[in-house]
Amino acid sequence: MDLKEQTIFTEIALKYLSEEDFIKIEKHSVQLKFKKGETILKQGHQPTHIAFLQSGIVKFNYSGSNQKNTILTLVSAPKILGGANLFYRDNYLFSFIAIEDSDVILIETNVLFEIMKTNSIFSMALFQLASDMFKKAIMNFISVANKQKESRIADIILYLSEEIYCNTRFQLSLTRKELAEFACCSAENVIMTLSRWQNERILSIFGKTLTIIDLDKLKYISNLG
Amino acid sequence: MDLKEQTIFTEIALKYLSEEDFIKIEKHSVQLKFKKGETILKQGHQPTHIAFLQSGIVKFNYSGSNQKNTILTLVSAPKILGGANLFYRDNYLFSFIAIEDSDVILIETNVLFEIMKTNSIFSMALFQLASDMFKKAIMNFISVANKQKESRIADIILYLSEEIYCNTRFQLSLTRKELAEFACCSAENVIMTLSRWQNERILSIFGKTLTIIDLDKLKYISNLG
DNA sequence: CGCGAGCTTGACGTTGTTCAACTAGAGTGG
DNA sequence: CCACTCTAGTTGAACAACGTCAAGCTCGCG
Repeated sequence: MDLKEQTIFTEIALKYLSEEDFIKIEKHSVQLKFKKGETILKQGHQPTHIAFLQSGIVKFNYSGSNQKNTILTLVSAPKILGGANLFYRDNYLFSFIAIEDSDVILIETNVLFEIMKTNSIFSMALFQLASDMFKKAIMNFISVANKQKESRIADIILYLSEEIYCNTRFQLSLTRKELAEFACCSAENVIMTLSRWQNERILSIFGKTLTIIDLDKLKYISNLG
Repeated sequence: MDLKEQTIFTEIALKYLSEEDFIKIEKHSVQLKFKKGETILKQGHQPTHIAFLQSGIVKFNYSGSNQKNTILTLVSAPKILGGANLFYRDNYLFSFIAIEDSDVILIETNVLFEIMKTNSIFSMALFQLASDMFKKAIMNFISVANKQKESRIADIILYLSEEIYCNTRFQLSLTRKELAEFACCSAENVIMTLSRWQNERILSIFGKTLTIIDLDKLKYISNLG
């Protein structure tokens, strides 16, 4: 792997790391391609690696005892995954699962830690990246805690449009069931809401292509609470 | 204020900071006492300070547009507050409100940042402390997302017992309404559940004193989901 | 062509919220 | 010392929101 050809992590690494540390990380890391649906880091495993998402989209999935999943949040590249384990030595609390083909660099945790200990600007940059995911998960928590299902589904569509796909028209790579896991409601509820919104000409769905027609109305619904 | 007489933050500071930096922080910080109900850091304000909770208990409160509150989590000393703002320059996303009389050291953010930039072991220790709160909030999110109200109320009672008061008998400093804000349900629901548990001899409440009688049953209810 | 996963729909039952009325205790002022 | 008020807590009934279930549909793929 040639780290120098990569984006985000490389950018920070090039900016703040010595040639020596850079090479050290290169030696103790591996770049992998994950297909849609593949698990990058698995809930319950030991935190041997930190993952940098170079391209693609990943869900931050918690799998409960009653085989119910919850999607805490969704992130698109460039991001750092396994942020929780930058701070804890706990086993992974969640799984990171690719929902679109993704490129990931896995770096051995202990090597990265050694370098972070000697370079605080570098570590602060990483922490800032890592905590982004926490923040997003907590914003989703607030949405779940305070809003009715319909507003929450609106929140999710808006989130996908604004922060993941950066367009009012996008290829929806989540199934209805996954949307439901994200919104913390039943799949039927998602389906009914989306169908109604199609009738009301708030959005349209052809195959996997979702187009937001009436953005203002969607925002209005989101704010209803 | 004499920083050296304090606990947690001082412990880290003494361990990792030079005499010079220690004094610098002392100059740019202030120790305050907050009474029950007082706001330590207010949602929406600029993040001018980082707070260290030396003693007391604090709720991590989000205030929604529809004047509905959510308690994301609760922490007891020693902890670092305002963790989100160790990473972001955003305004505070939440309020930190004392639910029992608390001692807090407020340190100017920019001064602390300067020192963190030059001392990575120190910053890593702080990050670890700060992210504790995130982790707890996310665990609560998972509970909210996956469980029915009754299990969640059980979770909260267990959490208070195990992590906040460290006893099966404790003085409940939260009102029923606050318990409801924590469990994300209505106050009536909390009341009914607690009443029923009293009848079933799972716990007892006299005035503000709550005693868990049947811990196993409470854990069983929590696991039902 | 047939299979299966994902999607859709409506009926039904459960969970949890809202509302309204009531009680108890704490604080206030005459 | 007694109203008065205010807040927290309590209860039950009516209602809305949401999940579950069961059946049928569609589309892509072997």
